[in-house]
Amino acid sequence: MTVRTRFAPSPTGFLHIGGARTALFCWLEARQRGGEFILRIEDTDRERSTREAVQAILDGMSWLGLEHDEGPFYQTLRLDRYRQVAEDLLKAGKAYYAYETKDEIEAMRAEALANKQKPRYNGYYRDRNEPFRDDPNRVIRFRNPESGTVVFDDKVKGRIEWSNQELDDLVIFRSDGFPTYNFAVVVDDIDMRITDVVRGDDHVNNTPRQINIYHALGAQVPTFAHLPMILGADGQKLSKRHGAVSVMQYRDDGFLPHAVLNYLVRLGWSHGDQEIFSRAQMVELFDVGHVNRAAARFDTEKLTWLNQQYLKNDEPQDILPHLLWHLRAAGLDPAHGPDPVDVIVALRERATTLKDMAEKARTWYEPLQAYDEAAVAKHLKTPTAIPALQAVHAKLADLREWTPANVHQAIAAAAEAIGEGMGKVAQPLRVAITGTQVSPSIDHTVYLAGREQALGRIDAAIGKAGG
RNA sequence: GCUCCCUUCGUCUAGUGGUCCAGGACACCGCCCUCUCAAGGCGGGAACACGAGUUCGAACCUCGUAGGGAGCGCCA
Repeated sequence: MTVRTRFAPSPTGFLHIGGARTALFCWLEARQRGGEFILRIEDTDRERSTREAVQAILDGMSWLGLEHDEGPFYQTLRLDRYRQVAEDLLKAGKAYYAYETKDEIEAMRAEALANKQKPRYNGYYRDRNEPFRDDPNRVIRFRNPESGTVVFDDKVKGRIEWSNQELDDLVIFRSDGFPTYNFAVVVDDIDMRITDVVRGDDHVNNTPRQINIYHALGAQVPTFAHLPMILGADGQKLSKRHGAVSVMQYRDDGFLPHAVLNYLVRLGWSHGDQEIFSRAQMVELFDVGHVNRAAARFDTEKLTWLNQQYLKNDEPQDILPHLLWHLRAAGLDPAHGPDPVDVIVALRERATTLKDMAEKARTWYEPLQAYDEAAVAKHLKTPTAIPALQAVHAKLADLREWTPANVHQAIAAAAEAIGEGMGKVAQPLRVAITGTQVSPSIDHTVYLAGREQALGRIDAAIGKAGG
C-alpha cells in the first residue's frame, strides 16, 4: 500500500512557522517512503475561513517548495458526502439527533465543572428514541462506546491508551447543516485513503474519538504521528497575538526557503550531529519515528546562521534570483551597477540575510550619498591619505582591463610606490569608495564600483581630505 | 477540576543499562589570521528537574513529586 499523508490547514490566517513545520514533516514522510502528499483545506468554519487565507497558505507552501501530489481539496465542496455518511450512521443507530439549545449545553458544562467533573454531554437524547422533528437546534451526535478503551501507537509519543468513559457523544453535524471537524477529518481521511496522519500534538486528545468513528464506519485506522509544538523564543505558545508570523515574512526578511526548511527540520528531528541538510538529504534520512517528544523553541539566531551557511556555500547562480528580488525590494536597479553575481561573491561571507546583502550592496548601485564623519576623520585626515589616494588613482587609471585581479595589483602597486603597507592605502580608499570604514575586501569594493565611479569617488575623497 | 502529554548546557539536540565525571550545533568569551568587517582555525565556561526504587551498574527501566503544555466547543 502506498503511503499517503496530508496537510490539512484551516484557512483562518496565514501559514505560520508551526504550520509550515507540520507541512514539512508530512511532506517528508510521504517523500521518504515513496508516497503521496495531499493538501486539503478544512474550511467548514464559515465564520472564519477566507479566500485570502487560502491563497496565503498556497503561497507559503509554494515558496517553501512543498509541492503536493493531490489537491487542494476543499471540505465545503464535499458537504453532500459528509451528509450521506452521517445518514448512514443514523440508520445504523451509531448516531442520533439531539435538540438541546446552546444555552442548555453551556449550563451542562458549567454544572460539571462546578462539581469538579470533566464537562461532558449527558446523553439525554442517546436512548430516548424521540421522533424526528424539525428544530433549529437539531444536531447529530455520535454514539460513542460507553465502555472499553481506545489504544493507539503514536509514532512519536508511543502507546497511548484512553478510557471511553472519558469521552462523550460529540456533535458530528451542527444545527447549521455543516459537519464538525472531528467528523469531517475522518470521512476525508478515509475517502482520500490517508495511511499516515501527521499533525500537531494539540490533536492527540481528538484521536481516540476519531478512532471510534473509524470503527463505526468500518474503516481501517491510519497510523498517527503527533508532532510537538513550536514555542516562541520566550517559551510561550506561538499565536497570532504572540509572535506567530507568516512564513512569507521570512522571505521578506531575507531568508532562503531551503534555509528555513533546514532550520525547521532540525526542530524536533535530528540525524546524529548533522546540522546541514539539503532537501534531498532530508528526504533520504527523515524518519518521523525519530522525532523528539518535547516542544521546541524557535531561535532566530540559529536560523540566521543556517541562512548564511547557504549564502556562503550555494552556487551564486542559485542565489541570484533571490538577491534580485531583494535588490528590487530595496529600491535598487540591478541593471545599473555591478553584476549581481559578483556582488554575491563579495558579500556572501559578510551578509547573514539577503535583505542585509541587498542593503550592503547599495553603495555600488547608487551614487555615494554621504560620508561617515568618523571615518573621514580617522582615515582621510591623515598625512598619508592624499598621497595614497593619488597613487591609487594613477594606477587604477592606467589599468587596461578592469578585472578584480588587476584592481588588486594596482592597489598593491600604489602601496609600494608610496612605501606604505596595505592598511595605509586600503582604509582611505575604502572611505573614498563607500564613505564608511566597513566593506568587503578592498579590491572587490573598488572593482564593484566600476572604473568610472571608483576614479570619481577617489577624486572626491582627495578633495574632502584636503578641505 | 478531570484526562492526556512533556522535562539533557541559555537555545536546538546526540544519547535507547556499562565505551558518558554526558558528544555536536547556535549564542557567548578568549586567542590566531587580517586592508576594515566578516568568514575561518584553535580554545573556554555551560546540562541529565527533584526524590525514591530496580540493578553489580542508570541520562537511559519503574513509581512518586515539582514544573510546563494540550484538550475537555454546534473552532479546527
